[in-house]
Amino acid sequence: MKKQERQNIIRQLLADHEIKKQEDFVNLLKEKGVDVTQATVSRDMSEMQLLKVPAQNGGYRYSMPPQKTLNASRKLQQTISDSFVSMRTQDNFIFIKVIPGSGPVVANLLEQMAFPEVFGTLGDDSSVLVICTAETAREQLETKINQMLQFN
Amino acid sequence: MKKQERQNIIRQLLADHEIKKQEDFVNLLKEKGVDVTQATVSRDMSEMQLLKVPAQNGGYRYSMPPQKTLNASRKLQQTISDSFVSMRTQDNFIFIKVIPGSGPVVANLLEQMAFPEVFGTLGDDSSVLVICTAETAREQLETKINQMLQFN
DNA sequence: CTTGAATAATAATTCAAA
DNA sequence: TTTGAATTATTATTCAAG
Repeated sequence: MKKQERQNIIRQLLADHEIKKQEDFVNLLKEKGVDVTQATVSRDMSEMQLLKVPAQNGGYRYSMPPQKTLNASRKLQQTISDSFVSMRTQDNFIFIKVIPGSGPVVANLLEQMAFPEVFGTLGDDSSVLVICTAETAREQLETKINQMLQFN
Repeated sequence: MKKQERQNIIRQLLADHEIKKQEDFVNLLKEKGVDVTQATVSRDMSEMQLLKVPAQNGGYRYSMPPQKTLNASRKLQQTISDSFVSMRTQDNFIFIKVIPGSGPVVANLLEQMAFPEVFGTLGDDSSVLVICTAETAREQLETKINQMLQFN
C-alpha cells in the first residue's frame, strides 16, 4: 500500500465519518485493511494539512484544509453562479446543466476543489456530471452547491 | 480582566504573531499583563474555534476559523470586485474608493469577516476606511483584498 | 461561571530500521 | 523515503476552588 493510496482513503473516510482523533483514522484504516500507526497518521495529517477543528458542541473533528482551496472556491462560486441552469440528483450523482461552453470549466473547478465528497467529475459542453463517493456525500455536496448559488 | 477582553487580545495577537502553540499565547498575554494558564488558553481556543493548522514548511500555526466567515467572504469578494475603484494605504490605514452607494455595504462586510487584522471600519457613500491593528496587519489585509480583486 | 493545578488524552517527533 | 515503537510535546479535561 503506497502512501498516496492511503491518503486517498483518508480523504474518503473524512467524507463519511466524524473523525475526532487520529486513532479513529488508525481504526478505520484497519477496517479497510490498512495497518498503520498513529505516528503515520500524524504525518499524513501534516502533509495533507488536515485540521483538527473545535466543533460547535464543544468536541473536535478533523476537516479538510480551507485556505488551499479558497481561490478555486471563489472561482467556482462565481462561475457556477454565472452559468447555472439546473441541477438534478440521483443516488451518487449530481447532474448540472450549465450554459453552453461552461461545462468543462465547472467540472474542472469542481475537481480542483478536491471535495472529499467527489469521486470524479465529467463535463461536456453544457453539462456536468459529478459522481460522489456515497449518497450521503452527494447530499452534502448538493447543499454546498446550493449555498454557492445563493450569492449571485 | 474579563474573558471577552482576553479573547479580543488573542485575536489581535494572532494578527501580529506567528503563534505555534498555546504557550505562545500564554507568554504574549503575560507581556500584555494578562496572566492565564495554558488550560485557559485551551478553553479560549475551543470557544473561539481557533485552529492549529499544519503550515507549508512543516510547522504548525494557529489561525482563525475559515467556515464561519465563508458566506460573508463570498459576498465580500463579489461586492468588492463589483464596486472597487481604488485603494490607498498608509500606516495602519486602508482607504478604499468604491462606486457611490457601496461604501456602507463593503464596510459592513469587512466587519462581518472579523479579520484579526481589522480594528474597525467606516464607510460613507463611496469610501471605506479600514483601520488595522498594526502596520503589519494592514499589509496582510491589503494582500487579502488584492486577492479578492483578482477574480472578477 | 471562570480559573489553575494537576492529570489525562492526544498528537508530533526522534530514532532505528527496512 | 517511509515506517513503527517509544518518547516527548502539546492540548484537553478533571476537579477543586473562588
